[in-house]
Amino acid sequence: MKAAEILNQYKLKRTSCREGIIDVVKSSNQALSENQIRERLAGNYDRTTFYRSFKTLVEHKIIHKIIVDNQFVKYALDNTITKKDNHAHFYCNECQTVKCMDAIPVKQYHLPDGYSDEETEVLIKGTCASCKEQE
Amino acid sequence: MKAAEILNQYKLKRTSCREGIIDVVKSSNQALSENQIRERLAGNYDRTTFYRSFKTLVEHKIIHKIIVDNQFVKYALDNTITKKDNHAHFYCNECQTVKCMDAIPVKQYHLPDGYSDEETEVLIKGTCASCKEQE
DNA sequence: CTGTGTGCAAACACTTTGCAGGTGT
DNA sequence: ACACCTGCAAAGTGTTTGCACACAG
Repeated sequence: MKAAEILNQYKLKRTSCREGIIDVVKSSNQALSENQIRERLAGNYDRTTFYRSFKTLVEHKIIHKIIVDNQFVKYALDNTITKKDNHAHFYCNECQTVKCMDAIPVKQYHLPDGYSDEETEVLIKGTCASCKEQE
Repeated sequence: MKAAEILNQYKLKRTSCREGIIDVVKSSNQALSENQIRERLAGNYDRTTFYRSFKTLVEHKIIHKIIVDNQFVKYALDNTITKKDNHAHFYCNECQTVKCMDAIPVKQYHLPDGYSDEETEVLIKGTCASCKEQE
Protein backbone atom coordinates (compact mmCIF):
# COMPACT_ATOMS: atom_id res chain seq x y z
CA MET A 1 0.00 0.00 0.00
CA LYS A 2 1.28 3.40 -0.92
CA ALA A 3 1.79 6.20 1.55
CA ALA A 4 -0.92 8.28 -0.09
CA GLU A 5 -3.46 5.48 0.24
CA ILE A 6 -2.58 4.95 3.86
CA LEU A 7 -3.16 8.61 4.61
CA ASN A 8 -6.45 8.59 2.73
CA GLN A 9 -7.57 5.54 4.60
CA TYR A 10 -6.97 7.27 7.88
CA LYS A 11 -8.58 10.46 6.61
CA LEU A 12 -5.41 12.45 7.05
CA LYS A 13 -4.30 15.16 4.71
CA ARG A 14 -1.67 14.04 2.26
CA THR A 15 1.32 16.23 2.84
CA SER A 16 4.77 15.61 1.47
CA CYS A 17 6.22 15.39 4.94
CA ARG A 18 3.84 12.67 6.04
CA GLU A 19 4.15 10.74 2.83
CA GLY A 20 7.90 11.03 3.01
CA ILE A 21 8.05 9.69 6.53
CA ILE A 22 5.81 6.76 5.70
CA ASP A 23 7.81 5.90 2.58
CA VAL A 24 11.14 6.01 4.35
CA VAL A 25 9.92 3.98 7.30
CA LYS A 26 8.21 1.49 5.03
CA SER A 27 11.25 0.89 2.87
CA SER A 28 13.62 0.37 5.78
CA ASN A 29 14.34 -3.01 7.29
CA GLN A 30 15.08 -1.41 10.63
CA ALA A 31 13.52 1.21 12.82
CA LEU A 32 14.86 4.69 12.19
CA SER A 33 15.44 7.72 14.36
CA GLU A 34 14.07 11.16 13.61
CA ASN A 35 17.50 12.15 12.27
CA GLN A 36 17.87 9.10 10.10
CA ILE A 37 14.46 9.69 8.59
CA ARG A 38 15.13 13.34 7.99
CA GLU A 39 18.45 12.59 6.31
CA ARG A 40 16.78 10.23 3.90
CA LEU A 41 14.13 12.68 2.85
CA ALA A 42 14.70 14.97 -0.07
CA GLY A 43 12.81 17.98 1.24
CA ASN A 44 14.54 19.51 4.20
CA TYR A 45 11.80 19.62 6.75
CA ASP A 46 11.89 21.53 9.94
CA ARG A 47 12.22 19.42 13.05
CA THR A 48 9.05 20.84 14.50
CA THR A 49 7.09 19.64 11.51
CA PHE A 50 8.71 16.28 11.88
CA TYR A 51 7.75 15.91 15.46
CA ARG A 52 4.20 16.93 14.71
CA SER A 53 3.99 14.50 11.84
CA PHE A 54 5.34 11.69 13.98
CA LYS A 55 2.84 12.50 16.64
CA THR A 56 -0.04 12.35 14.19
CA LEU A 57 1.18 9.14 12.59
CA VAL A 58 1.73 7.49 15.93
CA GLU A 59 -1.68 8.58 17.22
CA HIS A 60 -3.31 7.03 14.19
CA LYS A 61 -1.20 3.93 14.62
CA ILE A 62 0.40 4.20 11.24
CA ILE A 63 3.85 4.06 12.77
CA HIS A 64 5.03 3.19 16.25
CA LYS A 65 7.73 4.47 18.47
CA ILE A 66 10.40 2.33 20.06
CA ILE A 67 12.50 3.72 22.86
CA VAL A 68 15.71 2.20 24.09
CA ASP A 69 17.15 3.31 27.39
CA ASN A 70 15.61 6.71 27.10
CA GLN A 71 18.24 7.46 24.57
CA PHE A 72 17.37 6.13 21.20
CA VAL A 73 13.96 6.87 19.82
CA LYS A 74 13.11 5.08 16.63
CA TYR A 75 10.07 4.70 14.47
CA ALA A 76 8.70 1.82 12.42
CA LEU A 77 5.45 0.91 10.70
CA ASP A 78 2.68 -0.18 13.00
CA ASN A 79 0.95 -3.53 13.16
CA THR A 80 -2.21 -1.90 12.00
CA ILE A 81 -0.42 -1.35 8.71
CA THR A 82 1.76 -4.42 8.58
CA LYS A 83 -1.18 -6.55 9.68
CA LYS A 84 1.06 -8.63 11.87
CA ASP A 85 0.82 -9.60 15.49
CA ASN A 86 2.22 -7.47 18.22
CA HIS A 87 5.90 -8.26 18.04
CA ALA A 88 9.08 -8.07 20.07
CA HIS A 89 11.75 -5.49 19.30
CA PHE A 90 15.41 -6.20 19.06
CA TYR A 91 18.18 -3.77 19.91
CA CYS A 92 21.74 -4.48 18.90
CA ASN A 93 24.22 -3.34 21.52
CA GLU A 94 26.95 -3.14 18.88
CA CYS A 95 25.45 -1.24 15.98
CA GLN A 96 22.56 0.37 17.86
CA THR A 97 20.01 -0.70 15.31
CA VAL A 98 16.48 -1.51 16.30
CA LYS A 99 14.43 -4.07 14.45
CA CYS A 100 10.85 -5.18 14.65
CA MET A 101 10.95 -8.93 14.98
CA ASP A 102 7.75 -9.61 13.11
CA ALA A 103 8.29 -13.31 13.46
CA ILE A 104 8.47 -13.08 17.24
CA PRO A 105 5.06 -12.42 18.74
CA VAL A 106 4.93 -11.02 22.24
CA LYS A 107 4.23 -13.66 24.88
CA GLN A 108 1.37 -13.08 27.23
CA TYR A 109 1.77 -12.78 30.95
CA HIS A 110 -0.55 -13.73 33.73
CA LEU A 111 -1.01 -10.80 36.06
CA PRO A 112 -2.03 -10.91 39.74
CA ASP A 113 -5.73 -10.66 40.57
CA GLY A 114 -7.24 -7.27 39.98
CA TYR A 115 -4.74 -6.22 37.37
CA SER A 116 -5.67 -5.93 33.73
CA ASP A 117 -3.28 -5.61 30.88
CA GLU A 118 -3.74 -3.68 27.70
CA GLU A 119 -0.41 -3.89 26.01
CA THR A 120 2.93 -5.56 26.48
CA GLU A 121 6.21 -4.25 25.18
CA VAL A 122 9.19 -6.49 24.74
CA LEU A 123 12.68 -5.32 23.96
CA ILE A 124 15.39 -7.89 23.50
CA LYS A 125 18.93 -6.56 23.69
CA GLY A 126 21.85 -8.44 22.25
CA THR A 127 24.02 -8.70 19.17
CA CYS A 128 22.54 -8.88 15.70
CA ALA A 129 23.60 -11.38 13.06
CA SER A 130 25.76 -9.04 11.02
CA CYS A 131 27.64 -7.67 14.02
CA LYS A 132 28.20 -11.20 15.25
CA GLU A 133 29.77 -12.16 11.94
CA GLN A 134 32.21 -9.32 12.04
CA GLU A 135 33.65 -10.34 15.38
CA MET B 1 20.89 -5.54 53.88
CA LYS B 2 21.55 -1.94 54.78
CA ALA B 3 22.47 0.73 52.26
CA ALA B 4 25.89 1.15 53.84
CA GLU B 5 26.63 -2.56 53.51
CA ILE B 6 25.54 -2.59 49.90
CA LEU B 7 27.86 0.26 49.08
CA ASN B 8 30.73 -1.41 50.88
CA GLN B 9 30.11 -4.63 49.06
CA TYR B 10 30.41 -2.84 45.74
CA LYS B 11 33.45 -0.90 46.93
CA LEU B 12 31.70 2.41 46.53
CA LYS B 13 32.16 5.32 48.86
CA ARG B 14 29.41 5.69 51.39
CA THR B 15 27.92 9.10 50.84
CA SER B 16 24.67 10.32 52.28
CA CYS B 17 23.21 10.86 48.85
CA ARG B 18 23.84 7.30 47.71
CA GLU B 19 22.68 5.82 50.98
CA GLY B 20 19.59 7.97 50.85
CA ILE B 21 18.69 6.86 47.36
CA ILE B 22 19.16 3.20 48.19
CA ASP B 23 17.08 3.51 51.36
CA VAL B 24 14.22 5.27 49.64
CA VAL B 25 14.18 2.90 46.71
CA LYS B 26 14.45 -0.11 48.97
CA SER B 27 11.56 0.93 51.18
CA SER B 28 9.19 1.64 48.33
CA ASN B 29 6.83 -0.91 46.87
CA GLN B 30 6.92 0.85 43.53
CA ALA B 31 9.56 2.30 41.26
CA LEU B 32 10.18 5.99 41.87
CA SER B 33 11.17 8.89 39.69
CA GLU B 34 14.12 11.14 40.37
CA ASN B 35 11.71 13.74 41.73
CA GLN B 36 9.87 11.33 43.95
CA ILE B 37 13.12 10.10 45.39
CA ARG B 38 14.43 13.59 45.97
CA GLU B 39 11.22 14.63 47.71
CA ARG B 40 11.49 11.75 50.12
CA LEU B 41 15.04 12.52 51.10
CA ALA B 42 15.77 14.78 54.02
CA GLY B 43 18.90 16.44 52.68
CA ASN B 44 18.13 18.63 49.71
CA TYR B 45 20.49 17.33 47.11
CA ASP B 46 21.30 19.02 43.91
CA ARG B 47 19.89 17.37 40.80
CA THR B 48 23.32 16.98 39.28
CA THR B 49 24.45 14.96 42.23
CA PHE B 50 21.35 12.88 41.91
CA TYR B 51 21.92 12.07 38.32
CA ARG B 52 25.51 11.15 39.01
CA SER B 53 24.54 8.96 41.91
CA PHE B 54 21.89 7.20 39.84
CA LYS B 55 24.40 6.61 37.11
CA THR B 56 26.85 5.04 39.52
CA LEU B 57 24.23 2.90 41.19
CA VAL B 58 22.83 1.73 37.87
CA GLU B 59 26.28 0.94 36.51
CA HIS B 60 27.00 -1.20 39.54
CA LYS B 61 23.60 -2.82 39.20
CA ILE B 62 22.42 -1.76 42.59
CA ILE B 63 19.34 -0.15 41.15
CA HIS B 64 17.80 -0.32 37.70
CA LYS B 65 16.07 2.14 35.50
CA ILE B 66 12.64 1.66 33.97
CA ILE B 67 11.51 3.92 31.20
CA VAL B 68 7.96 4.27 29.99
CA ASP B 69 7.29 5.99 26.69
CA ASN B 70 10.31 8.19 26.96
CA GLN B 71 8.44 10.09 29.55
CA PHE B 72 8.59 8.48 32.92
CA VAL B 73 11.92 7.39 34.23
CA LYS B 74 11.80 5.43 37.43
CA TYR B 75 14.26 3.56 39.56
CA ALA B 76 14.02 0.39 41.62
CA LEU B 77 16.39 -2.01 43.32
CA ASP B 78 18.17 -4.37 40.98
CA ASN B 79 17.97 -8.15 40.84
CA THR B 80 21.56 -8.35 41.95
CA ILE B 81 20.34 -6.93 45.25
CA THR B 82 16.89 -8.45 45.43
CA LYS B 83 18.33 -11.84 44.39
CA LYS B 84 15.31 -12.47 42.24
CA ASP B 85 14.95 -13.42 38.61
CA ASN B 86 14.78 -10.89 35.87
CA HIS B 87 11.22 -9.72 36.07
CA ALA B 88 8.55 -7.96 34.06
CA HIS B 89 7.56 -4.38 34.84
CA PHE B 90 4.04 -3.12 35.10
CA TYR B 91 2.91 0.36 34.25
CA CYS B 92 -0.53 1.57 35.30
CA ASN B 93 -2.12 3.80 32.70
CA GLU B 94 -4.32 5.34 35.37
CA CYS B 95 -2.06 6.22 38.25
CA GLN B 96 1.24 6.15 36.34
CA THR B 97 2.91 3.95 38.88
CA VAL B 98 5.54 1.45 37.86
CA LYS B 99 6.03 -1.78 39.72
CA CYS B 100 8.53 -4.55 39.48
CA MET B 101 6.53 -7.73 39.18
CA ASP B 102 8.97 -9.92 41.03
CA ALA B 103 6.61 -12.85 40.70
CA ILE B 104 6.55 -12.56 36.92
CA PRO B 105 9.82 -13.72 35.41
CA VAL B 106 10.63 -12.58 31.90
CA LYS B 107 9.89 -15.20 29.27
CA GLN B 108 12.66 -16.14 26.92
CA TYR B 109 12.46 -15.69 23.18
CA HIS B 110 14.01 -17.70 20.43
CA LEU B 111 15.90 -15.40 18.09
CA PRO B 112 16.75 -16.01 14.43
CA ASP B 113 20.08 -17.69 13.63
CA GLY B 114 23.09 -15.51 14.21
CA TYR B 115 21.46 -13.34 16.81
CA SER B 116 22.38 -13.56 20.45
CA ASP B 117 20.46 -12.06 23.30
CA GLU B 118 21.82 -10.64 26.47
CA GLU B 119 18.84 -9.12 28.16
CA THR B 120 15.11 -8.88 27.66
CA GLU B 121 12.96 -6.08 28.96
CA VAL B 122 9.24 -6.53 29.41
CA LEU B 123 6.84 -3.73 30.18
CA ILE B 124 3.20 -4.58 30.67
CA LYS B 125 0.83 -1.65 30.49
CA GLY B 126 -2.63 -1.79 31.94
CA THR B 127 -4.62 -0.91 35.05
CA CYS B 128 -3.43 -1.83 38.51
CA ALA B 129 -5.58 -3.46 41.15
CA SER B 130 -6.24 -0.36 43.22
CA CYS B 131 -7.20 1.78 40.23
CA LYS B 132 -9.47 -1.00 39.01
CA GLU B 133 -11.27 -1.02 42.35
CA GLN B 134 -11.96 2.67 42.25
CA GLU B 135 -13.75 2.47 38.96
C1' DC C 1 46.66 12.74 51.67
C1' DT C 2 44.47 11.53 47.40
C1' DG C 3 40.85 10.34 44.71
C1' DT C 4 36.27 10.85 44.37
C1' DG C 5 31.76 13.10 45.35
C1' DT C 6 29.28 17.49 45.59
C1' DG C 7 27.13 21.91 44.27
C1' DC C 8 26.69 25.56 41.16
C1' DA C 9 26.41 27.53 36.62
C1' DA C 10 26.13 26.75 32.14
C1' DA C 11 25.70 23.96 28.17
C1' DC C 12 23.12 20.49 25.61
C1' DA C 13 19.72 17.78 23.15
C1' DC C 14 15.20 16.72 22.39
C1' DT C 15 10.66 18.10 22.28
C1' DT C 16 6.72 21.33 22.66
C1' DT C 17 4.16 25.77 22.04
C1' DG C 18 2.54 30.22 19.87
C1' DC C 19 1.90 32.51 15.98
C1' DA C 20 1.78 34.04 11.05
C1' DG C 21 1.45 32.42 6.69
C1' DG C 22 0.83 28.58 3.23
C1' DT C 23 -1.46 24.32 1.51
C1' DG C 24 -4.70 20.36 0.85
C1' DT C 25 -9.44 19.11 0.09
C1' DA D 1 -13.21 28.79 1.73
C1' DC D 2 -11.76 26.70 5.62
C1' DA D 3 -9.40 23.77 8.37
C1' DC D 4 -5.21 22.23 9.17
C1' DC D 5 -0.24 21.83 8.12
C1' DT D 6 4.21 24.20 8.02
C1' DG D 7 8.22 26.97 9.44
C1' DC D 8 10.34 29.98 12.54
C1' DA D 9 11.48 31.58 17.06
C1' DA D 10 11.36 30.73 21.61
C1' DA D 11 10.47 28.32 25.70
C1' DG D 12 10.54 23.97 28.39
C1' DT D 13 12.40 19.75 30.25
C1' DG D 14 15.55 16.33 31.48
C1' DT D 15 20.25 15.41 31.53
C1' DT D 16 25.33 16.29 31.13
C1' DT D 17 29.77 18.85 31.70
C1' DG D 18 33.48 21.94 33.74
C1' DC D 19 35.22 23.59 37.61
C1' DA D 20 36.37 24.65 42.48
C1' DC D 21 35.71 22.91 46.88
C1' DA D 22 34.57 19.23 50.38
C1' DC D 23 34.72 14.74 52.11
C1' DA D 24 35.50 9.53 52.63
C1' DG D 25 38.83 6.11 52.98
